[in-house]
Amino acid sequence: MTPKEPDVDLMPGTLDLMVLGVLRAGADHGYAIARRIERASKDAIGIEEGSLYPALHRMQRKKWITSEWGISDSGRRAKFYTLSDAGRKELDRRKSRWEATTRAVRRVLNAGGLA
Amino acid sequence: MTPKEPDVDLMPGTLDLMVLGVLRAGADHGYAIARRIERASKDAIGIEEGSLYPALHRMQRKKWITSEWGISDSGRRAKFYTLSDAGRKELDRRKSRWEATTRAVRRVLNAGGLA
DNA sequence: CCGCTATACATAGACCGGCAAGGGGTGAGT
DNA sequence: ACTCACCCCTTGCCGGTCTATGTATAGCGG
Repeated sequence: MTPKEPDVDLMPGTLDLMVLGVLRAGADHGYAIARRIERASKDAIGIEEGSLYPALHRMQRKKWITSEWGISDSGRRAKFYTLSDAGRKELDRRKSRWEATTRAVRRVLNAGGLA
Repeated sequence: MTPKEPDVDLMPGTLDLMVLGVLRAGADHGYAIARRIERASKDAIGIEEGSLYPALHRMQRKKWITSEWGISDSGRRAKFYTLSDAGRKELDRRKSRWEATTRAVRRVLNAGGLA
């Protein structure tokens, strides 16, 4: 039954980037964040909770996001994360960094190394 | 200020990808590979030798590249790495994978999470 | 000649992030 | 009552990257 393995090895830091990106659209809780990423990526990316929650806590420690308990759409207890100003700046930093790097990698792959 | 820190934290796997990409243009030795990547990326990416050589050895173990001693342009002893057939396939695999992932991430960043 | 720099390869250890594999608890549908 | 979907979290392992360090040789200036 198609065990389902959309798995696409992420690279460190990319998870943070996507989480911050998703949160820019509005506060949300962990589970929903994971779903949003998966849906937006058309299931090309699978989010493991064992990666997500540590990332969330890490970023909270760094003050990029804040959290508070609330009630989810389905009426359950859930911790909502909100992007802070510092987080927004970090997002911009990382995003341009990400773009610069991917552009650079693409150049390397296309140039092949020919002077 | 940005006096000078071209450093752009690489991500695991990406180094391999770029090395394989550079080698597709022809065999070369470690030091030169690093230079090519840096030049092709317009110094956006800095290659640390402490990352490069382990990566080279790793890939050789996996039969993606082969090596043999030779003499570099400057007349010094140097180990030249050549892309194998398996390496070429691996490169293709990784390249399309890389493109799929970056596309997915970009979608996430742009969609923000809006349904 | 001697020392310096650039070239060139290599290893060791710290660090850190992702992943697999667990565990808990609750609301809603059948 | 039972299962499913929701929602949170931790531990332990693995593997790659980086910093630092060590070796050695070619070519140059003094």
